Amino acid sequence: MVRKITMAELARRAGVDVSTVSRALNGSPLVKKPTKKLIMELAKETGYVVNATARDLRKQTNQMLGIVIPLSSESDQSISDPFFLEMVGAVSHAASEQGYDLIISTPKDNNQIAERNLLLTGRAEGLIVIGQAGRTNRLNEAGLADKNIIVWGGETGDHDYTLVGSDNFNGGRLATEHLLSLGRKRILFVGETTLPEVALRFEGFRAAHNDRNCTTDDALILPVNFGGQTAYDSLRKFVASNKEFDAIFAASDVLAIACIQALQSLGKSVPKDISVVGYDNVGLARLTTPALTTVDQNIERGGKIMVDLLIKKIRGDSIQSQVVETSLIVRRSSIPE
Amino acid sequence: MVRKITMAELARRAGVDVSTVSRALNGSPLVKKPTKKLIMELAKETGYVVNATARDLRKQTNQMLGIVIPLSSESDQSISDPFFLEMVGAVSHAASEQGYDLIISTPKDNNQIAERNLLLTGRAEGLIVIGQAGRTNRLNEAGLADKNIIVWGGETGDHDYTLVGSDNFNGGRLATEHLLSLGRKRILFVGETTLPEVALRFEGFRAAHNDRNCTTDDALILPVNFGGQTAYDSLRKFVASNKEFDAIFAASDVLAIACIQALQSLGKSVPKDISVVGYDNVGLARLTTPALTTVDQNIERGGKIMVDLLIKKIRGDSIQSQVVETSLIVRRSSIPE
DNA sequence: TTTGCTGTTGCAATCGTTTGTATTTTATTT
DNA sequence: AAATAAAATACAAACGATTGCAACAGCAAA
Repeated sequence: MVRKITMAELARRAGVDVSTVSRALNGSPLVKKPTKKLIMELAKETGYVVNATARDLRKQTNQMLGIVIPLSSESDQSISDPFFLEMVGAVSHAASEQGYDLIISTPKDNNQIAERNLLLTGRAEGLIVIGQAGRTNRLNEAGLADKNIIVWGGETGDHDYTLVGSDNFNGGRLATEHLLSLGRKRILFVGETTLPEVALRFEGFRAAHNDRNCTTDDALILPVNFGGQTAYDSLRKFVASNKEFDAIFAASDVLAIACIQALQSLGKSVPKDISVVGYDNVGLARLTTPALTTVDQNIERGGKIMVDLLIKKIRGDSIQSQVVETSLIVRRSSIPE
Repeated sequence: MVRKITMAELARRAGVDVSTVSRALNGSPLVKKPTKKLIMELAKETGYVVNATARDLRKQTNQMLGIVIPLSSESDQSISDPFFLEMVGAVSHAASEQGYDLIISTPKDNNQIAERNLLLTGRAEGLIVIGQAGRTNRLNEAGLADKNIIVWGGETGDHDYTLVGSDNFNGGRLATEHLLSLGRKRILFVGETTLPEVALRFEGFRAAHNDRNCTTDDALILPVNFGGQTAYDSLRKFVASNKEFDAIFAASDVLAIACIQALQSLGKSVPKDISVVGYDNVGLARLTTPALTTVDQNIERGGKIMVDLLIKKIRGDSIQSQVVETSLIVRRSSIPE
């Protein structure tokens, strides 16, 4: 490997001090025009590029954000869940628009390490954490809550960190209302209600029933984590148990799609026999057959909000938790004709 | 913000020199047990964490890889294409297994800048570039080809960089053979044959025809870029033109799914009327209705190969371009009963 | 010619580590 | 107890930039 050229080398060649080179390269008005030009040319000629590490050390800053996706084994959700990936894409977009680069970290259950590493070592100036992954107090305990961190997730009431998330309660309510208004009576809730976000969606589910003086049946809860395969198997088993239901509200699109698959595999028609509504509105929801009715988490917007908030925080402004509006996207999977 | 504690501060409190602190924290055998213990405790107590930037500068290394996804406007492919996102996930996984963090960069058409920034400034020790995005010689021109770079893409013959990619020719051949063996006669090729990867798949497509002494019909090419919506519209228009065909081989899963949608919207049945085969085997291919027959790019494996190669290169070993085997995943979308 | 500007440049400290070498302390041997 | 070896620690120089301040040039005014 060719030894990389440094500023000192450039200075030597130009016959000036490194400070002059530095100023020239940074467009300082302190440098005379011809000198500046000479240095610029020399830099281009030699292919000089500033050493980011050195600059960062001196300036005590680096335009870096971190995103960590803690995949707890309990949620069984994987990095390949389109929701995560789309969120990474959205955050990446937003960050690059603000001139920040993004470090992505996907630890596997070894709790705080990733957050600590990225943030405290100063590799990133701020951190975005996607999902509480069932360990709500992890950040509190790590003493990281007051740092430059934004968490995407569901409101739990007992956190110290800044939280951004969709309006899970309202989302659940909208979806359920939709199904009830379609004349569906017995709606199966598919999702792990111990996870904060899912719990809120479930509350919205109940609220919608109450609004219409409908009752919910505790037998109509299928507690599955975020893994698609588990949902598929569980639902088939559930159907075999002959409990009656005419609609499904699933806590994620992946879950919903798995449910549709399971139903179709048993000869049931969606949406004729059973209406299905999902949650997230990932890109592929539009592409399933039938296209999936779902609650839009507005991933692109959520990512942007998180990045903007985080950068504000980094700059020293005070910021507040924020809720991203959700809306129902009605497609074919719920409409029985 | 609380001033961050430094090694010097720690040394002061422990009453030793910073060099001793450094060695203690790094587990050097040069420091006495009790001293080490004292320093460790002090570090834990004060929440000290090493400053990564300083360490990187001194050690002339940082455990960082970069991944850049150049989204040329011509390909109309976006970061939200599940293939890209899954690749990011796979690379992230592989990198973290090797103790590397990953910087993700998604420039929008401003060519070399991202590569230069990441690699030459030393922010990343190596770079993975996903897709040549139609600008095959970009890297060659940027004089980056001999650097620590791995490109994911299709073999073009005239590149200087290390290339990893699926066996596009064989993939195209496999898919086509499958359709022909099913008795399909007029297969529509959907994809932009000017892109290197697609061109190779198309060659495989022709080769399979030749193998069976079938002819290909140039009218049966639908040149669409990677955008799903365009494919949907184009195919509907194509069908309206009444050219006869009984199968589709699409250059990506997103394209294939869009085609299925378009066909269904026109009342055609997949796979009864028309067999469809995709390319990529993204996660959602299994979840469509009917499930998608597709060529497996083996994304997880490809990502791992790239990371492993790249790290070898960084270590100074010499490496070579590599082809990832492809295989056909047969699902329902192609089998007419 | 001297004084005083203004505009350029150089000097040197600094950011927070790591690491080769010198120096001190402790243990071992005679 | 003195000499010597071994173990533990301190010193100081890097790494490659940025930046406050001092120094020096050239030029105009006195």
